[in-house]
Amino acid sequence: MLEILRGRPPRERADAARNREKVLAAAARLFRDRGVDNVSMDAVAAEAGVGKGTLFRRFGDRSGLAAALLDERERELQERILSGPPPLGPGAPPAERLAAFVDAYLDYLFDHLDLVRVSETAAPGARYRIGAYRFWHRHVAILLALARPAADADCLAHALLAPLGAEHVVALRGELGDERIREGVRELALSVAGRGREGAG
Amino acid sequence: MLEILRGRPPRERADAARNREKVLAAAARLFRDRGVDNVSMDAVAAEAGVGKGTLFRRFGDRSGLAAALLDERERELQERILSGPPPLGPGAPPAERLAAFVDAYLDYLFDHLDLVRVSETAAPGARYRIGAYRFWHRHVAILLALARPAADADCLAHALLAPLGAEHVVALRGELGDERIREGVRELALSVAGRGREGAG
DNA sequence: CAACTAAATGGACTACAGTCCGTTTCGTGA
DNA sequence: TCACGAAACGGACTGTAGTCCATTTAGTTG
Repeated sequence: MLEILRGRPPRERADAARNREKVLAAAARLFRDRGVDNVSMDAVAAEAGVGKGTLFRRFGDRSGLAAALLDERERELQERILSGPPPLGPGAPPAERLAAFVDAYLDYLFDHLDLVRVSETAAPGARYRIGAYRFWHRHVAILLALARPAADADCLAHALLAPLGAEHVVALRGELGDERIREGVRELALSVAGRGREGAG
Repeated sequence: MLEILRGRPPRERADAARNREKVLAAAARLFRDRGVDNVSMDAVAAEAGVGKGTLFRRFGDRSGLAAALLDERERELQERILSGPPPLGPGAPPAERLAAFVDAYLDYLFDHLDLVRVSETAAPGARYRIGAYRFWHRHVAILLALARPAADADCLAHALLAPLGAEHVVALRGELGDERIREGVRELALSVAGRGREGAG
């Protein structure tokens, strides 16, 4: 029923849906038990009782599989941004919403760091092609445009998202620790948003 | 990389030095002729007339080979920063030096984008382990500490370097173009440096 | 110059991501 | 119920990064 309402022209065949669930469950189990980096695609296919071809046909590549596993969590955060309470949701001033986004995104990131890293780095340029990145970018760009009407918001939004890349955070977590990373990106966001008051240059 | 060239107690054997040169020459030739992304490590070894084991023993991995090829160019930029004319070299106010660094680094990056991308991404976390990254980070951190004494300069410096990552630039070059990327990062740098006057928060 | 040792060598080997394609299964329309 | 085309399947196959180790070689010492 639900699939019918999410109108997609070519409906998913029953065996395909069953296998997709089997793969997602197997991957979640293996990633949890052995750690994301110690699980090969062959292992996922074997654990799911599915051929390699099926696995790759369904998810494209390793980063696609990771993205599929993150989908629900991502969507939850997106909902809170679109229609949750301020300052993360609508209603607060742009700079405050920006800071709240950085905080909330880092909560999400720290909780799923290895998986997000795979979803962003397993294929070249994967991060920027994923739908989720487009969402974060659009959100940040809109807020920046409100806070700094004269600036190139699209470009600054990409630059602000760069230090939120999983690879960056993984590499610096040991040196800086979670809280300094959080404060640093927050500070960067507030600086570029004109500290919430300045307006355009 | 620096360790290899700086005097180490055990001197490099003659055959090792000869093979290193053969490999670097072969890699430069193949990368130029076929494009960095179309050259495998096997191809480099074959072109150099050297075994695979030798290639990896000398350069560690694919990103190490790329880093070795970039070494000279990197050093040239480092020299200009340490002792060249202002605003890139010493003498200009911190925010101006920061903007000059962004410009000069992007010149270097746009000129060698594919090779830098390999040096940063061929191995996980490679970017942050390379000696060059440490240099850029230290330079930016020192300038930020001068411009914003109360801020966490080390952390902000990492965040400012994030949008200068080759992967980021490669992914956005098509969407934004070189000049918007340049202006965006420059703007970010000036914002976080307090636009050159503000001082600490 | 010969013996000796630590370093260097090279190519077979492993592990893994991703592709290809002959075979099987699903859903449909008669 | 059956027949049939489209979609999905699975596992053999390919290409590549990186490892391992038996063999070779450079440099040193007497």
